[in-house]
Amino acid sequence: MRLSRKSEYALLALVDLSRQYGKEPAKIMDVSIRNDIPKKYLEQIFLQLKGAGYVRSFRGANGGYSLAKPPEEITLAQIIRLIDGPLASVGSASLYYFEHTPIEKNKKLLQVFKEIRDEVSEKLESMSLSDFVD
Amino acid sequence: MRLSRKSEYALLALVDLSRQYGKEPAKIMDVSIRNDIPKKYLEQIFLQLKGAGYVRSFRGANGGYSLAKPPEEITLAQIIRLIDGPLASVGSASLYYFEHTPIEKNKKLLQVFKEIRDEVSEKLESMSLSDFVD
DNA sequence: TTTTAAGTCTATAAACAATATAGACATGAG
DNA sequence: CTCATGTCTATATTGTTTATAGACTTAAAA
Repeated sequence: MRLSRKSEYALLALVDLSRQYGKEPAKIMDVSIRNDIPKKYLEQIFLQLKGAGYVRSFRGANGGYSLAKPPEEITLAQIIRLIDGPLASVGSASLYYFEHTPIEKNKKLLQVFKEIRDEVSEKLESMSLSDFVD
Repeated sequence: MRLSRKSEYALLALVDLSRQYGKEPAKIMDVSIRNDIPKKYLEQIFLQLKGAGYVRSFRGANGGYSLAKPPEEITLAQIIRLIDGPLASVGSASLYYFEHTPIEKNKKLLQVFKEIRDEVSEKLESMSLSDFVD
């Protein structure tokens, strides 16, 4: 489970939105500056998060983005799965994104990576955005 | 820690060599066929493993590859670090391959990925090739 | 009603990594 | 000598990542 830079940006941006949950929407430009994320890239990330229902947008002047749900209800696992796909180290150890890979030939080897997937999933599913607002 | 196909091949090939540790060296061709690994790709993988001291080679007719150490002394972590690099999900949570990444801006977030790295490292460092010989 | 500050959408560029494939060469057993 | 093996380096192919660009739409406020 290697995290892309895009996932890192997405998590930072969502934690930023969490800080003003219930208040005014945040502008892309402001989130971009506060977290040092390239603005045009952040636009794409927010669009993707919006498509998946994690944020809502408001157009026009005074527009911006807000979380679509309380920070407690958005987990790290959900965001990383959305942006990067499988949490498992190998496709054949993945539940949500299973695919055949060579390592299946050795069942004990495969089992190790399934156990790692279980530990990682459990941890990332147990942590929500609310855990990262200072 | 996403495993590349190359790492999967390397692990399968090394377990194969483990099965005949102490016996005749194994030919690339045979390892290739037994594990369904492209032969020319496997050549490169063995060269890399040899460079790192995990296998020894014998040239000429009756040549081939053998483990350079007992299977108990080669861990999954060593091989994966050699082929794929960091075990950590983000560069800034890596000990062996540290680099700055955006997620450092949120220390609690970074801490989660350090904890995951610790769990994963511990597991992969505790498992050696001998654990996978049937 | 016009202006302007916002989000939307789609294309594409640049760099890099993953996954091989190719072929000329070196070595050593028989 | 021959031939089965490993060695070395180059290159091809494809996909992914990380953006950047620009024309378009929307809505608040003057």
